Amino acid sequence: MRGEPERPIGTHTRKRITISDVSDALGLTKSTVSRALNDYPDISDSTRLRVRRMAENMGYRPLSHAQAIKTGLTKSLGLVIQLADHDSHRPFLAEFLAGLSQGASAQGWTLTIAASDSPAHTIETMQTMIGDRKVDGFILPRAQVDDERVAFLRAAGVPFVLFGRSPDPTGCAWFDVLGEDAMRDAVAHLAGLGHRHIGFINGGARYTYSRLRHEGFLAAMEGAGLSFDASLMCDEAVTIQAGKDAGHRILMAKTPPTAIICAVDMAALGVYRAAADLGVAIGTDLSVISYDGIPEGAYATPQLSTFAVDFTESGKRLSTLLIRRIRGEAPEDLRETVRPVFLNRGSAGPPAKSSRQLAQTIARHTK
Amino acid sequence: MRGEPERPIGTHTRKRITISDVSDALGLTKSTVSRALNDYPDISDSTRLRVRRMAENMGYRPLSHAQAIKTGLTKSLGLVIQLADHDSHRPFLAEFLAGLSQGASAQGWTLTIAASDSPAHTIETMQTMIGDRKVDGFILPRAQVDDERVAFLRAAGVPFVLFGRSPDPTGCAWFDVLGEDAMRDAVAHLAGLGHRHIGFINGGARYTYSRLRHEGFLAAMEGAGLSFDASLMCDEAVTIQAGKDAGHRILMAKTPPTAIICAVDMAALGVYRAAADLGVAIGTDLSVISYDGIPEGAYATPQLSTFAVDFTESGKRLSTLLIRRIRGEAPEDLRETVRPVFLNRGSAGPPAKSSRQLAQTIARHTK
DNA sequence: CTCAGCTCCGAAACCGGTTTCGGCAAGATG
DNA sequence: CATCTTGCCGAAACCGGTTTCGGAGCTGAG
Repeated sequence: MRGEPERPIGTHTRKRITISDVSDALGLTKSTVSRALNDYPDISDSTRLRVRRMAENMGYRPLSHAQAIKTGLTKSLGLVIQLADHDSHRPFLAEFLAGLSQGASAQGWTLTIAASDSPAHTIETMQTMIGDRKVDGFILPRAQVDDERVAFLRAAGVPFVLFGRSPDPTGCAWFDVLGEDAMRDAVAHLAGLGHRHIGFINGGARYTYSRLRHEGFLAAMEGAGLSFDASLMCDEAVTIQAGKDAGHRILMAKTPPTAIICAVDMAALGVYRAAADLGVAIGTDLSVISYDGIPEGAYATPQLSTFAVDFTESGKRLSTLLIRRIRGEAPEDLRETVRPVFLNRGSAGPPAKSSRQLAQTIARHTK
Repeated sequence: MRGEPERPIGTHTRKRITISDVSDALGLTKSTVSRALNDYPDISDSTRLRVRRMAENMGYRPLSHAQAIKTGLTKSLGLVIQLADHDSHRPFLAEFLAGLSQGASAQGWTLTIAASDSPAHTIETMQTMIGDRKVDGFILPRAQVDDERVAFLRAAGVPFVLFGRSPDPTGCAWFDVLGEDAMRDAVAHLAGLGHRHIGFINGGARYTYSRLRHEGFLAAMEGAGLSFDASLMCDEAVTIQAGKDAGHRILMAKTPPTAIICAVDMAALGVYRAAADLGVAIGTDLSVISYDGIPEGAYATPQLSTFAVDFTESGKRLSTLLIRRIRGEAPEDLRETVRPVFLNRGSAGPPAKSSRQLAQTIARHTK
């Protein structure tokens, strides 16, 4: 028989040590201890050190919600995941969250998340989260060209950091991977292998990455002296199905490309299927280079050559930036970018057939 | 030029209305208002109503961290995602999180998450989260047979709810989907179609679902009067690769099964590949029924017949249960289960070949 | 009419921190 | 040597709630 008094669950046995416990042990007042721990200038170094040591020894940890009541800061980062655009970001979600959480907890912050099923709901959710002081700022994944979230947070004066860049950088801090560099390198790589006709399958136009990758592609094509054929380009392909459709259409062009660059891995996997349907061998008949580095790419045959994004690292950087933003640093000083890493695997090689030969192969196969 | 005083970011313009604002407006004291809102019995109904209305009108929302300081409750649910077992649960993560967040926010609670890379790190993370009062309890996904998390939280007296069941139910609340029923129904379905030789590919033995599904399978086989062949069973298949290997081994048996039941969709997709390698047609030569309902199953050809789990709903139920647990209800009263839904698609049909014919097909194809 | 009992609310302490203000003592200045 | 700083810390208010305690006013029994 348990003789414990029926206390509400969650009331723990070991009593917390409070700031008063520390101050009593030192013969100081709690105000002094507080200022010492918070690096106020009017505390002598010797006292500061003494307090630090004692707090450490006693295992004192300030209660964040007790500080929040006065400071207004919860030490918590907010993330609202939008279910609508799931297909595109789902594969990385776990790594991304892990990165965010690592970056946050490294500084004693936490990650509070919510989900929404529409843009309007996202705004609403952010509003109550910030209204209830559940979070001090937001991470905004998937930066969009015309981003309601940015408009809202900017107007409300709430700190945020974008994953991706923004056409109107006012007040925006961000972290991003240079997709345009990837597209550029992809073109250069393919041109170096001897490809002259290169197709391009882009992602959703409402995301800012889309325009950037497009520009990167075009610039590199021009730089390599290659002509650009509008019939070899498609948009809005972020799923396997959409990639398959796009691949199909592009391969059925009069002069099909010997290589296709995809802005998104998922689309590339769709191109694999379209190629299979048309009797086109990936890596020889048709080279494919893409972007994201999803794990499924390694399981495809041939393995997908792609520019990999480190989502864990991205998450870590983002939460670090957001914390700095919340602490008052200017958004202009909080913009970081990084280059993706090219995984040169099996899906890109020298063209085995000319464009004309490829067209014949396809024609034979579809008749 | 903006004339705004440089105030620390995140300090918002609109001032909050506090409990004192409400009490002043009513000519009451804040203690009365507090008790009225918290349903104390010593407040008259008329006053309670008056307070309720006024609070509503003024848009008063208590600050959860201000209450936390006295009540000890943060109104936040904790979730630690383990990166180790990613392959199995990653596809559902977004839906699961959405469900959790919905269930929590419906009651004004939030969801705080962290990631860990090892079981030890998980415990450690939970310890600091609860130690810093960041959360009031935990959701434990992927219940294991010998679950360190359960042992820890039980000892610490911290509320938790399992996703999955536990061999030692002491102090455990849970929500689970009845995988054993699914396996049972799968066997009955296949037996009804005329299958006599049925293989079984199970998931990770350290998870509690594994034993349950195994038992369900065996019971149904016995119930249908079908003999059980140990060479047609495999364990520990939770990835496509492992499923492929298992499928390969089972199909190479002397008397290959005309149907295979998989405890996990990923394994079933692996079986698809093994079958393709061996010249076996899914849905006719070999029927496959599996479990989870991952979206990829709908893209496979033929579409995977599977028992689908509603992860959004599961998450919602879990957070609701955890909140009730935190509020003091007994774990015994907080155990819910639900049946999965069978998606009868294209991967299971009457056997087109006998086991012997199938063996010959395979032999021809591998010589 | 008196007094016990009940209903209902105000007063004040409290939770665990932060922050403002003021004052004492030591050192610098004239 | 008197005065002005300066460095450093204590006292107390404060943040936005919750909870305990006590007492005023009304009711009903004796």
